[in-house]
Amino acid sequence: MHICMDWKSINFDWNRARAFLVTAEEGSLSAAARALGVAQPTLGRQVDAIEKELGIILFDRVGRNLVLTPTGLELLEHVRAMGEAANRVSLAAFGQSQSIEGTICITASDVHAAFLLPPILKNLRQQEPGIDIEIIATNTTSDLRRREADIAIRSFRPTQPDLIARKIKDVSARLYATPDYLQKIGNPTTPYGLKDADFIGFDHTDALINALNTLGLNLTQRNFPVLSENLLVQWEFVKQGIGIGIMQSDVGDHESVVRRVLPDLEPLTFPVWLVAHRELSTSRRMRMVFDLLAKELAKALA
Amino acid sequence: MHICMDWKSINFDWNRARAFLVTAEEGSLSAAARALGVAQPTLGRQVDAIEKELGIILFDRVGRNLVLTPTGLELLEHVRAMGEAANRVSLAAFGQSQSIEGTICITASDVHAAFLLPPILKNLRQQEPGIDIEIIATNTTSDLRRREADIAIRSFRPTQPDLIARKIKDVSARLYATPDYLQKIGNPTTPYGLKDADFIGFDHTDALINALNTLGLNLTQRNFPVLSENLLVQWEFVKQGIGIGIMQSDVGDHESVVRRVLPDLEPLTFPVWLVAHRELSTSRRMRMVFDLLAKELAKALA
DNA sequence: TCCAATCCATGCATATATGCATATCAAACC
DNA sequence: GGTTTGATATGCATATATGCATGGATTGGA
Repeated sequence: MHICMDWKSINFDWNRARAFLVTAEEGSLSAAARALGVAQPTLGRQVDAIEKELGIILFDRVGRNLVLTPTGLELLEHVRAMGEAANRVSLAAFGQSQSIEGTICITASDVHAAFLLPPILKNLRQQEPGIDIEIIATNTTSDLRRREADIAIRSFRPTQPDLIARKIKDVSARLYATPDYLQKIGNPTTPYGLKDADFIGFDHTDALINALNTLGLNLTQRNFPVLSENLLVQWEFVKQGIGIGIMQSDVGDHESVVRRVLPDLEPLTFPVWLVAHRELSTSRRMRMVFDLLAKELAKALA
Repeated sequence: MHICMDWKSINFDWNRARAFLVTAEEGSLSAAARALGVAQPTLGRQVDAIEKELGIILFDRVGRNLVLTPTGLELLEHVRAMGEAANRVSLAAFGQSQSIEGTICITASDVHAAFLLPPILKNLRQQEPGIDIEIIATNTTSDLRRREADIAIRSFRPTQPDLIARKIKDVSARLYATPDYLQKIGNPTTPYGLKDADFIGFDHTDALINALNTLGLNLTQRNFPVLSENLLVQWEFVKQGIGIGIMQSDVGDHESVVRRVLPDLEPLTFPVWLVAHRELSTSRRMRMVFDLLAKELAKALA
């Protein structure tokens, strides 16, 4: 090391840099303030302060919102790098933390969150009352590397090498509808009988259609007049006789108001993976929750 | 961008991270406080706070000083990355600044600082009173990329691609001593006559010896009983008759108490480069000083 | 063994930053 | 055109962080 290393170049207020980063990424002071959990005037003053401190203009105040100046854009690139490093700091710190107390954030599909997790969480809460649990129920995949969640329950194998993943098992999914609806479309017993049926779909992509057609059906977009990204909403539609929906077998078979469509049709199968960031695997709290989830999920899906 | 990007992982106090970084790099709270220009208790409390905030122990308080824990070492790596990014932020901000007011930090060898810069700085101060100048006179090369200085006067061509360099000219250096000393060693007129002379050296490396020997001398470490990294100190030794020293010709020839040793010996030559960080070239203040330095240096060295 | 130097911790007065409530403003909508 | 909505600024009371002075502890050396 130098006799006297020079730190004046990093001797600006780093929190103000963070304020700038989040404001630029979120697009407004208000949104950034919400995201960071601080008041909007605070963030506004921090951005003003860093502009003064560095002697540059980061945002043009145009109308009711801020737009980045070219200077701001230039700086944003470097501040982003700070943010990514800060993220790694946070990850490493969490991983090193040996305290069992604290929060764990779990993300799962809404179906898993609603039907699978409640009894498991009950166990966990009893066993470790010091651990708080936050559930993010979403069908969009959260980015574990940004630590949007600590543990994810996924239906695909993650590819990033810095994630650790454990396959719990394969689960099956089948088509369900109410007896009323099935009668309305003539109690079909062959795939051909479903050619004009209404299905509840997930989105406009053909992924589900293709999967079902490989099982012998012959569906098109026309068969999916009702869409929802929320699988619980889909399931309510099915239970109320709107149409045919797909659901995990163990959930569908336990729902008395519906029954299988084409009971002998081969089910769809998909895996259940438990995923966490590798850095976090050294955290005692993390391991505790991860291992308990793995054990209980395997039991629940048996 | 996600619907609601999650920033909680970077929502720790970044200034505390900086406090940890500098403390770890400097080795003590006191040194870090000096380096950052804050009080030592402030830094101590910031380090305490980040330990609490992240729930980890960064330093072991052993005796009167701090030593990194393995956890601290692990985190330091990531915090270093934050620091490097912060450094780039600072560089970019400076480069984008169009204000002519402010400070410019120039590093040069002590000889250049003492003999070359004074008249140039006088000009600069007259021409641009709003620009403050800080001179780092050292014979160790400052790291421009860390912004230990804004402009450097160097005697070698920098290799890093993110630096801009302009060669001013080649200058020559010769051997000087007092008439008294030369008489004492028998007024040598050939390289052989210097075989037992005392030279003032820079350090224990053979670089200078090798350079002189290529001119026909035949010196060894024995000829360098007096060493100083400070060339001005060397020069005082020479002027007081301690031995023979090397000095830029234009400085040595204007010093009346010394004269050339072996006047017909071919001089050593080395280039003078003006160097700055590429990011800074867009700064108005920077360009002003850089261009003036280039012009005046060329004139002064003519 | 004592002394001096150097470092970290603590108390307290002060400076700084934050949050809340509110004013102000611009754009979209009826 | 007025109204609503969602944004940025400002005033003020409060919370938080900082600096200074000081105490306590450890190391290295006379």
